[in-house]
Amino acid sequence: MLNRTVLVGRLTKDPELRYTANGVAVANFTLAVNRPFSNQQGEREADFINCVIWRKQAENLASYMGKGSMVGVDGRIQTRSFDNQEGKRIFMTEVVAESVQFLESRNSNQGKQGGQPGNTSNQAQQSNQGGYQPQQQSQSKEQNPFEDSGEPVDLSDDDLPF
Amino acid sequence: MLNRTVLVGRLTKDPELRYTANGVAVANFTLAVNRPFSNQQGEREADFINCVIWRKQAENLASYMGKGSMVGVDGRIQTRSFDNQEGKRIFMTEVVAESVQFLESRNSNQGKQGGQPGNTSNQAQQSNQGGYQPQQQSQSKEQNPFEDSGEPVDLSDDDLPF
Amino acid sequence: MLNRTVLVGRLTKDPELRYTANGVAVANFTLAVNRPFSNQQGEREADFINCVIWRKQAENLASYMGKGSMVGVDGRIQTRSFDNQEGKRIFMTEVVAESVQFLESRNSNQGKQGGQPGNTSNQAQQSNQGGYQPQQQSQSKEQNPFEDSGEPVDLSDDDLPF
Amino acid sequence: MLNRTVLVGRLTKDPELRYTANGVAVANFTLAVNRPFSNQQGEREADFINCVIWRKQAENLASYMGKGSMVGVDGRIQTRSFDNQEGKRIFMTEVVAESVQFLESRNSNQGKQGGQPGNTSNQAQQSNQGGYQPQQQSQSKEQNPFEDSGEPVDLSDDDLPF
DNA sequence: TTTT
DNA sequence: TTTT
Repeated sequence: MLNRTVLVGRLTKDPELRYTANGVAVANFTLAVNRPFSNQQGEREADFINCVIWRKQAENLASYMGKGSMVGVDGRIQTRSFDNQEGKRIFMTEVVAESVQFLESRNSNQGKQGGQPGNTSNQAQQSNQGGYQPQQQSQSKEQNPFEDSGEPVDLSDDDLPF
Repeated sequence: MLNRTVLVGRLTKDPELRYTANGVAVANFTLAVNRPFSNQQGEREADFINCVIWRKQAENLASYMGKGSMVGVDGRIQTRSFDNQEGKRIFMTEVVAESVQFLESRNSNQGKQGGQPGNTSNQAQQSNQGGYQPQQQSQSKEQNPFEDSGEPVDLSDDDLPF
Repeated sequence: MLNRTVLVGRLTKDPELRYTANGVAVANFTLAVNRPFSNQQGEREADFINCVIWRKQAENLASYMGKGSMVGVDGRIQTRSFDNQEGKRIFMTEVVAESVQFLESRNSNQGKQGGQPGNTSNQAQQSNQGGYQPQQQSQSKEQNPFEDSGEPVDLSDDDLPF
Repeated sequence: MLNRTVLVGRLTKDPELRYTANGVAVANFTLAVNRPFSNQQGEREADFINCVIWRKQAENLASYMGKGSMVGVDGRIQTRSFDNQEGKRIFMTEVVAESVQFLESRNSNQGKQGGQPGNTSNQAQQSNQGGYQPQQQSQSKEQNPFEDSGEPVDLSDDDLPF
């Protein structure tokens, strides 16, 4: 049945890259999507939409996009439930991204940050359809060896969409 | 920013019609949308997607569609948070339907059920874009005078999308 | 780059099934999609949108859906140009359907038409996500041995989208 | 009936702004949307999709976006036919943009170009939902006094979508 | 060249 | 008639 979502928004944090027990990459991220209208107090609000992306695209997203980056997402809405630590069943709704487009990196207006952009060619061919030239990750991120470490954690592939 | 969702699915229950303190109609409903692929056990699963619809279209939906009806929805994803009875902040994600299309009523294959379809013309002009001829609601629903009573309840219009 | 189209409409004619020189199935069809508003003369108009679909889904569409059938389409807009018989360059725009959903067969309200529905199981599993039970094709179609004959014609696979 | 299209692409030319006899603004533009896959010669192709936008948003687009600018479009596919100068009936398909998002101006990486950005506030509030800070138009455009002159031409509002 |  |  038809289930299609298209979003353009900004990452609220750096994407969280994990690996399933079978070594499949998954990244979770939240997109802040500004609403096209103001509320009754005249303020512009945003929706904070949870997204997941799998495999190569998960790795590319984690490599090139970070907090504040603007991305486009084309995917499907998925719901799932799990029991939390208090034994309560939690229902969650998220968008499974089938493709992402990198629209603007976090620091695209801050000038180059050095680094060797050579290894971006693969990414550029795979998902950088917007012609955007990705930059190296910010220093603060590289300095923290525990963030997005990419080490296998205990995650099931049950949610693998294909 | 771009935020667009299109769904086709079936109502898991009769829509819940309410009115805000200002008399604005709102209907909540959940769509079961079958996934296009099978899981690792070879079963077809579904996503259960919460939706809201406002005003005239809310009333039409509640009048003509019920549990099992198939509808198409064109809208936006919205997130909001509220504190539940235990004082815990709950985040929820739902689709605000900007338009609905009635694709198949619950009982469309059960033959006519009598009733006076006269007042459907307005609806047909407003949102029955599929040419579908809506039928009267099922008897069981008409028998329960408390279901979807339509009486004003205490609801804020803060979430009114326009 | 993002390019996503979702449509629900009715086939203006039976789909035209062809095969490329390499034996790949393609079906062309036009969807009449009624507009949600009336024009200045108070009439409801429709858009007539050309679509293509490839491979197994092309064959399923041609087998189960015909003139007047209602389908949902999820796909991308594609443009191409070719030189017509007068040597003039013609530009055309069409929707490449990545998936179709069968919403209502042409004769779904006319009762069964006999036939052996046994071979529909494969289709039902593959793309009949709406739970719709497809019927056999109408007699007039079966009587015309030249219509949608399915014989290989001279068509290039250049336009194959994947 | 459902008819929804979302695109992200680049303007192939400056938008063409016109006014109907009643003074309603319309802008036509073509979006080059790169395909996510390569053809059999290994080249990346693009689709060139004709779009129309009405009223205030037409004027904003013409003011702030030009050849090469990247925009997001949320709209519907529309088809229409007219008789060309040789008396032949021509069918055309285009996307009626209901909203546009300005993603990147033509010269966003070339530094400021002077000019008085004061009058952009209205636009920023109305449709610049991406937080992008629009720049003044390029000089070459300002030098040509006949381009996009904005003078009323003979155009009917028959195609006004709402 | 258009569907209900 | 096409954009980066």
